[in-house]
Amino acid sequence: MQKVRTGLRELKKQRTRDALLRAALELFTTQGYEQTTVDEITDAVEVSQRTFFRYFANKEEAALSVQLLAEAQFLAALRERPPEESPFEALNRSVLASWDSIGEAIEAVIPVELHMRTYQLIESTPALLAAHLRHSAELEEEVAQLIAAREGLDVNTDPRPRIAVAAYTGVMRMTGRIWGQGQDLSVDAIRELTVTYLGHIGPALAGNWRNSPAPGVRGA
Amino acid sequence: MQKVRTGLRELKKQRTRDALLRAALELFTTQGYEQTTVDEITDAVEVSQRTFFRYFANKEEAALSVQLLAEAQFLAALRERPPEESPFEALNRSVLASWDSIGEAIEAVIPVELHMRTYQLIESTPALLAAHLRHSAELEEEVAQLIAAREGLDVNTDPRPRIAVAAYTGVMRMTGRIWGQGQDLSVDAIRELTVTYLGHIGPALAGNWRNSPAPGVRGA
DNA sequence: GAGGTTAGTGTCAGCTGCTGACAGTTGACA
DNA sequence: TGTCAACTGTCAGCAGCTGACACTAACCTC
Repeated sequence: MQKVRTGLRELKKQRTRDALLRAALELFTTQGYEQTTVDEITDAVEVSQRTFFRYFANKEEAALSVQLLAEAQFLAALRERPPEESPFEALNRSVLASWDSIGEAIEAVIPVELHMRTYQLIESTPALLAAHLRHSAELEEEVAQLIAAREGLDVNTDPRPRIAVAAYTGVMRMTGRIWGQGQDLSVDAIRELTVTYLGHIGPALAGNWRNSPAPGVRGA
Repeated sequence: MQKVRTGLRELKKQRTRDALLRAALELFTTQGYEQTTVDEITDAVEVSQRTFFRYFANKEEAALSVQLLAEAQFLAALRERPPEESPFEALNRSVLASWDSIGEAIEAVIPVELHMRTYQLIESTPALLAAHLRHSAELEEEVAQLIAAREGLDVNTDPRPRIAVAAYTGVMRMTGRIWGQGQDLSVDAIRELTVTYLGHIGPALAGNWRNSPAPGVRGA
């Protein structure tokens, strides 16, 4: 992420980008995404509007850029899982690992707490949620390719990797949604939810719910 | 959908809305969504731009409105499934039933062929795909509520309905994506894909792929 | 069937997101 | 030190979208 060319120019560039990002997220999370104009952001950083659009393709991208970082980290984690793990094992461990290391990866750019508030903002802002879901769909395909490769399968001839990953990421997204509706914005909260929902994916798909116990979960 | 107040006023209203919709979809599918301006649409129908925005909240809504109709039909079908069917049985039958009856439901508004082209347009246009995914997420929650009600469960205390539905709709979305990348735009094609992928959801989640046969499916 | 009411439309003015073009400035590097 | 390239600012302009208000045509009542 951070260019190491270490010129004074690169430094300043990084600074303005960070400043823009921080100002944007701060404004978004305090007064709302739609209510915040690009002019307000650039005024806060004292650059021109044109500069904003040189760093971010659009307003959305600013709101989602940290999220992208987190997704990249998840992918990286998945790539490093040992191949003898089963697909779901590898996925589970990657998800949890990326939640655990979220702090170090993000803190360099913005406070984790701001990131969590932004996450919730995304879930509650239709335009941002839409864009986020589209990114997730792209991520899904990459994950499917990875999983298929692990198992020595071809995504185009064997539908199972894509199906499994689609089901899995469906549950992950749902977890994020439920978390966003709740009160507890901490990393621990979403981590816990993740464990709960991913852990129950087996029983949920087994059917026959009426005769088996309902695993407890606190309401939204 | 159609107001039955049968005044001359309502009639004209319906006409302009249909004309706007048809013109919009025709232009979108022939020259692209982003490349089509609202002015072009309103020029084709000979109304003012302002009128367009009285019928559709935004450009997106015009592109997605028929899709919404299809989703409503799926929901209606699901509501009418007999309660003794298992969740997945009810879901499967509803999906297939709504594909079968797509013709009659849509044809009143636009040609089915145009609808299919629009569907593919949505899958291949980032902005539309994003909005579509957001709608799907809303639909997902409704479906989860329905399924939970069928089984006499509460969505907030038993995570299984939401998990199952999330996994299921994840696979459904993936099916739409794969279809959109293919050549065959027919209803039959997507129906067949749906059967294939939904049918393999069990084996896919069972794990242990390396030792079991790969169900054949033709590539994208 | 005249007259008032109301729904639907057009016009206009204006904001916001976003882009291309061009000029100015400042760091990099010989 | 001077040249080049990168980054930024300014300006002009388009497209999406909205509020306000005036106008027209369908509706309803007497």
